[in-house]
Amino acid sequence: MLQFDFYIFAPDMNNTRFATVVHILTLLARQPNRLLSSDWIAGSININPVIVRKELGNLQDRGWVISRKGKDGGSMLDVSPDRITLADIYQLVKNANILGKKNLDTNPKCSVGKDINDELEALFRDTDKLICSSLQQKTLQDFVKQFD
Amino acid sequence: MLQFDFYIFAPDMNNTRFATVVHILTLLARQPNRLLSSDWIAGSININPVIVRKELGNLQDRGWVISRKGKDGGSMLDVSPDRITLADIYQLVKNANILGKKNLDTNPKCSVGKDINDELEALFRDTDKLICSSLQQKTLQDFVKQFD
DNA sequence: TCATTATGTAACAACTTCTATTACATTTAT
DNA sequence: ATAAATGTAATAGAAGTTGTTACATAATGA
Repeated sequence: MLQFDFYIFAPDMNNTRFATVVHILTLLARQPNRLLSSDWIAGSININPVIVRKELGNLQDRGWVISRKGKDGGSMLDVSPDRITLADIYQLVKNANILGKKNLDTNPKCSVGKDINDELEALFRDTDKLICSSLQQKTLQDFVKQFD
Repeated sequence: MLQFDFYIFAPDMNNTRFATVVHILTLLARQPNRLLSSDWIAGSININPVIVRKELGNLQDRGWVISRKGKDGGSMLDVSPDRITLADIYQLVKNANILGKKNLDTNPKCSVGKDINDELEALFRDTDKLICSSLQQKTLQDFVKQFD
């Protein structure tokens, strides 16, 4: 039945990952150069610490966070909050498997079925671009500033 | 653990409903005043006819489509395609349970946990508004015109 | 060195939503 | 009556996220 991932409504996007990651980054940004434990972070969000560690792993892969194991270990930001935009975060949590799910089973004998995927893809791409250009103007620092 | 539905990435939004509904409406718009059967429509999208009938039911509830049972029955548009915007369609497939899933379990003893839901909600709402204002400028007729 | 504390992961269950399918009642035209 | 279509319920399957347990690994400090 489907065709292209609807970029805006990415099927791999769940309802909490963006919020969770923003929450984590906000906590880290507010205590720069201080190692926060995943348990402490999880306590603020009220979720399981393993989830936090998974997301921290993603943030490390992205180069935004460094962690230290062992006693007195934890995680901290390795990038200035004004260099992380909400578009970056959006991309991070959405990029899991954004492509690879095209469903080309629409009927090629039907003039609509044959071409609709091209039209939809253009629409999805435009809409995605619109969101990103908006989110790109908002940095993590801007977001964190709201809590002062 | 979460808090607010991320309006942009609405959890009740799947990867195919928007595309499916657009496909259905496109077929109906191209053959005005003609009753198309759910089987025929399903054949173009290559999905199960029951899914099509469910969506047609939603479109009837919305007042856009009328159907007739029995032999030679089927569905057709009851509204001019230039009066249906893509924002309307977006709202239709997204409105299932857009609210009602707030999770206020973030830690109120944490200054971030206490206030982040307000900030996120504002962000989600703004982003949602941006999408809608963009999609509102595109009608079903515009979309269908591309297939000529 | 050893106990403690923390990250890093793997594995699996629970939950949700959408999609597919089967089945059948109802309606309408011929 | 029969055929063809919608309307809908019920159930299973697929996919993704979240929760949880378990344990290996690493680092600190007494």
